[in-house]
Amino acid sequence: MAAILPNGNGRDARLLEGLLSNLPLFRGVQARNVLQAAAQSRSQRLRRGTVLYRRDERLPGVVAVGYGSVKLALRRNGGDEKVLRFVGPNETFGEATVLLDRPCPVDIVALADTMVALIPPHAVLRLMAQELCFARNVACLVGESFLELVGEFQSSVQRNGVQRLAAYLDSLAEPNGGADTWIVRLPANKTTVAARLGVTKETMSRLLRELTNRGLIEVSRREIVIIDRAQLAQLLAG
Amino acid sequence: MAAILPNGNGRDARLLEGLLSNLPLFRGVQARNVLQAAAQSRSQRLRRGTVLYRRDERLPGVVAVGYGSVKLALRRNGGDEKVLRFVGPNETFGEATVLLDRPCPVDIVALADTMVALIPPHAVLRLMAQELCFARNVACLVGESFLELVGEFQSSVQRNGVQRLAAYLDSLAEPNGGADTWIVRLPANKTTVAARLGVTKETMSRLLRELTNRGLIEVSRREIVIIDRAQLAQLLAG
DNA sequence: CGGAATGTTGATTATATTCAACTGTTGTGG
DNA sequence: CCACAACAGTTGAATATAATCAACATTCCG
Repeated sequence: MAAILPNGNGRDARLLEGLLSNLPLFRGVQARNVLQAAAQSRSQRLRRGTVLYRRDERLPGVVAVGYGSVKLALRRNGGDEKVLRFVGPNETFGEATVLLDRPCPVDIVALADTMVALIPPHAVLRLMAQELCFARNVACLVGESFLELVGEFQSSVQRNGVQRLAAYLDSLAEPNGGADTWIVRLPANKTTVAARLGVTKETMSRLLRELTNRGLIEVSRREIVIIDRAQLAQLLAG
Repeated sequence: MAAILPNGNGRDARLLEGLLSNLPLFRGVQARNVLQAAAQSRSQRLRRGTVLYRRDERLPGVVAVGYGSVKLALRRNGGDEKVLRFVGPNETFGEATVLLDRPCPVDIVALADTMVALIPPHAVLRLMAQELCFARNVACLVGESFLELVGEFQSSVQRNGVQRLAAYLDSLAEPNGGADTWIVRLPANKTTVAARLGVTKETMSRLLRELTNRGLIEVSRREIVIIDRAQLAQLLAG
């Protein structure tokens, strides 16, 4: 088994079973049904920069990320884009489009060398008709995406660029070993993170510089040290 | 039965059964389960302008509109708002927040004298655990809301004010008896429609005037006649 | 009729985009 | 390992879009 085809497609049973059984999508689902879904799925390896699907195409099923990451992005006029979501390991997307048999509303691009599993529509729909638990999982995951997006709307509507950046950095902050500071490792390059925040790379650069000048953060490449987290959070209130 | 309480609350069985059984949410669901859900629900009458719920409150269940309409809106800074959705007769909202037991992310306000049914969380969750068809309906409805919202993001990101207005008018256009034109009846006053389009009332006024000056539409109160629909649609492409 | 809500219009301003030039970084093939 | 091309990021100046402020007009209702 474990055949790795030239284009990176495969049906490695172990790999697929391992990946699927760890997904929130399959939490609580009977093992034999997970195995069956895995048997109907296939894996795909993608190089950084690969366009998986374009807007208006049909997804070949629900997509689960094994390792690496992808971005889901809306096209703006002029090659510009707005990133809706980064999808990392053990996350899935495409539940809603598969369920409703709709075209994909976003472009999907690998941000790093990435492995995904493709769970075909018939497998998803069959399982939904078989197991309440799975149907419920689908509903919950779609519901979470929905509420997440409402939150995005909220912040795009009531916060300006600095505030969105501050909120974003705050949400990614992790303890910085020993020091009295926090650290953020951006999940993509600055241009892409800018698109995630809904600004251009130029604006992003200026916003980072502004926070740096105010002494709130220090930037080096993709690493950002939060020097004064309290004051950063303060930006959101005032 | 049919007791109408002073505050407009009630448990009119007929009314609730009639309303619930017509909802997409209950399509295909066994009649006895619909009746049971109706028996656990209550109706509520609201005067125009009533605030049903505010952001961060818990919804008392899934809300179904019987007659009238409500708006779901995000608060901006300074009393301003962004309307995410108008909800009219036989439509529901709140599935995601009930399913995930999350606070309501929007303010909900009656736009006219309105009757709603409230289907409490335990009724919804019980039914989801009982009937696959219902669970599937919930997933589909949440999925539709989600894709709808992605579409909103798309248009807010890649279209300017005029284009959003043009697309909106186009989406509401109905044949104008006899004449070679189309007619739109706005679902709310202009200030509220402006908030739905993500602009201020001042900008909305200017946009309407612009389209009027170009001879594409004629506005009188809430009624808008589309004189040149082709050219209106043209705005979206160019 | 009269007051409140809604809508219009003009002037000014804030926010971020666009354009353009330049610098720094990365990864690849010779 | 270096050279170099492609990509990523920075900076400044000019610009676009719609928001905000302020004053006024209109419509809606009780």
